[in-house]
Amino acid sequence: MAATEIAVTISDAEWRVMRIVWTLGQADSRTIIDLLEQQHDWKAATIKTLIGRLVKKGALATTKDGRQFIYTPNIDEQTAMDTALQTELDQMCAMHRGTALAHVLEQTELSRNDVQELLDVLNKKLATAPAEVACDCLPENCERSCE
Amino acid sequence: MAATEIAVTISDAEWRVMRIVWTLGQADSRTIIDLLEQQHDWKAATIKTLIGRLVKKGALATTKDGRQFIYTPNIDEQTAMDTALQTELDQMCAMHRGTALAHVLEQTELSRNDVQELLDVLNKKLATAPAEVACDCLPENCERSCE
DNA sequence: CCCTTTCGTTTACAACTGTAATCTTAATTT
DNA sequence: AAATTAAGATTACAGTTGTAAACGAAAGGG
Repeated sequence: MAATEIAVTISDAEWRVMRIVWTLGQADSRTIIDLLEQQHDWKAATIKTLIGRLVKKGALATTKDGRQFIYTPNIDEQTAMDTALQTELDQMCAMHRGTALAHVLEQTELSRNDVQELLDVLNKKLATAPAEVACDCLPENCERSCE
Repeated sequence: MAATEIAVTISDAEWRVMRIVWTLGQADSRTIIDLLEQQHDWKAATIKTLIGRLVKKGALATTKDGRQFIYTPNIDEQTAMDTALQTELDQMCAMHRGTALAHVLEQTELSRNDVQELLDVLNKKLATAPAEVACDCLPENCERSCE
């Protein structure tokens, strides 16, 4: 029954809300609003809108608690992150993805464990890595290639 | 004078157009339309709109060639890729970025050179990598932490 | 010189986003 | 009980995006 965690699309502003709820595990609107008002120049009404949209999209679940709601994540944070990143990368030229990832890795702060995790993945790939990955920007039959 | 390559935002559909032009180096609308019609279910009019928007945004430059235009990229492909990926990653929890990158690396086809390039970056980072990267989803003063 | 094709521009239109005010209703306070 | 506050729902509104038709001008074919 694979949790109906179909591809919910979360907008940039909505990500901010999700991050709060993911981090706290659950939260009522007051908490979410208080925290976000500290991070952004958003009015309470704006945050309420975002929460509402996330509920409608199915990214947040609600549990009635007396007069108000408790919001909980309905989708997994790591999964959402992986998917968003993968989707972004997949729309770019296959030939340059590796370099893009290298550049991003370089700019990203990583813990020793992260680095180790990444090294492991790469070492495992080394064995079967192809000599090169072709550009996939043009239609199949087109023999043009990128430089 | 650093090419006025300020942050142009390219939408998903527009990326498809840019990829064609990046790959060919330059192209007239006929070429772009022909190639994209093979990859997508887009009408010529749709592609024209996308080209028009990219020109207006400054992502494509035009050179008059008789009656029509020759379009050339006004922004660098690799830079655009790096930036888009970085921007996406930066809006996610710092603590989980490493894992997200590992998952994406795993799914991405990489050439031997790519893998090597990535290994180099990581090995260089290993020395100074912190024991851990803290979650940055909550406001500063908030001592809550993710698990 | 007309007809047709082609190219770029203008207009269209709904969905999604960022940003927020207002309204309803229930709860809290005096 | 009356007044105030808080929570969620409704409405707003402009800009971006996906998707495309229509239009005007120029070029090419007869």
